[in-house]
Amino acid sequence: MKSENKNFFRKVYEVAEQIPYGRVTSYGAIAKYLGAARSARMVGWAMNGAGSMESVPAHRVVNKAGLLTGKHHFDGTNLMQQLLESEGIKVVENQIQNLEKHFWDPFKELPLK
DNA sequence: GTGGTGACGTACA
DNA sequence: CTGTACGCCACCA
Repeated sequence: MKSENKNFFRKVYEVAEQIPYGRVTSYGAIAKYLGAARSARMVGWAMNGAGSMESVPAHRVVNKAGLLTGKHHFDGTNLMQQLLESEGIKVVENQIQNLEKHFWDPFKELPLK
């Protein structure tokens, strides 16, 4: 089987893995970095598989509004929020506070291709 | 092969 | 600000 088959997912995982501690990013940002700016949904799907990958902190990936849209997919109900708060990120009503301060832009932190 | 759905984003009324 | 609509493309039935 060819791993390249999951090239898209692989890339998403790679970026997600590189998210520093205490930082978060958005699906759109990753999607754009991968060249699929209009396919942010696919990033979310990729994260779906990431749920089984410890190396992929899906809880650090939120939507552009800083909303924990994916918390529904996590184990518990507030697991995602707890993980973020555990990293020093304030989360209220499933929304990240000071998002700009915690936002991690792959374009800025990762080498462009 | 077709259709419905989705952890999104943007646009428009 | 809220609600509605569309696009985008991979996955599933």
